[in-house]
Amino acid sequence: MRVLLVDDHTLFRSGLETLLERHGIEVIGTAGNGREGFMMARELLPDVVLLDMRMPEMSGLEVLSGLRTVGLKMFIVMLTTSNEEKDLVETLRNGASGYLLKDMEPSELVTALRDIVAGKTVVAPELTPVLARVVQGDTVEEEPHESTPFDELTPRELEILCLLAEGQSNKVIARNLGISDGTVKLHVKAILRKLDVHSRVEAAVMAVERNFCHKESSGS
Amino acid sequence: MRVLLVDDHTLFRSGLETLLERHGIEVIGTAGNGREGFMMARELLPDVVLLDMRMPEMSGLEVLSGLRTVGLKMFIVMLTTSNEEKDLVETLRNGASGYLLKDMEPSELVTALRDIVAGKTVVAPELTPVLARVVQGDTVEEEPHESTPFDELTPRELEILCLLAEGQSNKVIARNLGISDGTVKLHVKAILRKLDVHSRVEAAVMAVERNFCHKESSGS
DNA sequence: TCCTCCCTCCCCCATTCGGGATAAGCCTGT
DNA sequence: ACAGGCTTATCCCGAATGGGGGAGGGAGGA
Repeated sequence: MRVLLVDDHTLFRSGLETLLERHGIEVIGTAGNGREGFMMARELLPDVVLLDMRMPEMSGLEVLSGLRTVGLKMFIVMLTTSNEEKDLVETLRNGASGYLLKDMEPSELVTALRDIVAGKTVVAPELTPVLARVVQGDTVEEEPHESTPFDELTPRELEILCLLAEGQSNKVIARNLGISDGTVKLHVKAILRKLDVHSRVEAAVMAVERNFCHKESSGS
Repeated sequence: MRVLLVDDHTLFRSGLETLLERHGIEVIGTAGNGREGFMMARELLPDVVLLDMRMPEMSGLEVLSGLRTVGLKMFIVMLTTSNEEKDLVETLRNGASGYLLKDMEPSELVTALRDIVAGKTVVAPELTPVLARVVQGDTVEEEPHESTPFDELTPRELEILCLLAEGQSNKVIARNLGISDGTVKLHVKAILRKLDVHSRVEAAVMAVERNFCHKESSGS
């Protein structure tokens, strides 16, 4: 398998080259920008071209469509970080054999490359939902709720949770809401139970971490 | 030379790891996000930490300042693609030993790393004009710290603050640290005084909001 | 209508927390 | 040798918290 690497980050290119050759994949050339990659692909005629998306001179997408326009049929794989639907769809529409993310295991990449030269089309598993949505026509919009633990909280409890997350004591919360502190205590107990924690600190941290109570922090 | 790699792109990480080890540089660990990198740096105490700037969970800059805040003095190098003045300046102000671009030759990286463990500060040559301009305009102000309220905290207090921010009670913290709960109580009092708050909840929220205590959360 | 859920309030209790003072041991820098 | 900071520990006390129970009113659905 003869591979051409096109990526503007020299370090990434060199590292990937070493990795691939360790797995018995021959890297017959590397290029640091899209234009150079396009030229080398035409001259070297590799089996597979690994393309980055964002590059100077020519983007990966432009290289892809350029190679197809001049009639070259080699396997072309986009290897990028973009998980945007647009990029994925355009890449596949232009006849790429694969769309992979840089955030993948080297061994998986090797496997994917072997699949590709065998004629398969490989898309990063993280993007299959995107792919599915596109196929479904973009209209489904299936509520990615994921069931946060906050769902079970009643409106009043949510309100109290947010005040609690500001560090207010039960008494202060009670005064702010115009109810008795005993009631606040009861709500807090319900919150702790529903969030499955055993202290107000944990509840507060939970709320803050998920950015649930949108307070303006005085942070840097 | 023992090196820790922190980058969210697995492929880049693996490739770089292979490259460095070929040049006789020992990679003692790799991390896929800032939070993980921070924790590994604290545990493994590498000679050099190679950090990406943009990462999930915690940015490279946050990892850098976090490590400095907890008192770790190892060499830290930002290895990124950003050539923005702000990123460069902030990185150096936070006590990094280097700022390098991913678009560099592997051999240059190795040379740079050797210089860094020798105590030098290395900046990508492409960025020296930026550096010069900053110096001309800013007259090199001697205030890298920006005075976060956490500066006043002692190492022990920082440690306790992080446990506190996980919702642990004084007694549990005491057991985890092997000290008496009375002592923990005293530390907590000092923390509250120095952070100018009046409840552990406020202190915990403060720590979490500034992403100071890096616990593994199940958050989305 | 009955039933459930939410919000409100009350009682009890043990534990924890916040704040005060005091001090010994250790290390560092003067 | 000394001062100062950090860590450790002790004592006390009032307030806050966490957990248990019971109870009434109102809104909404079966």
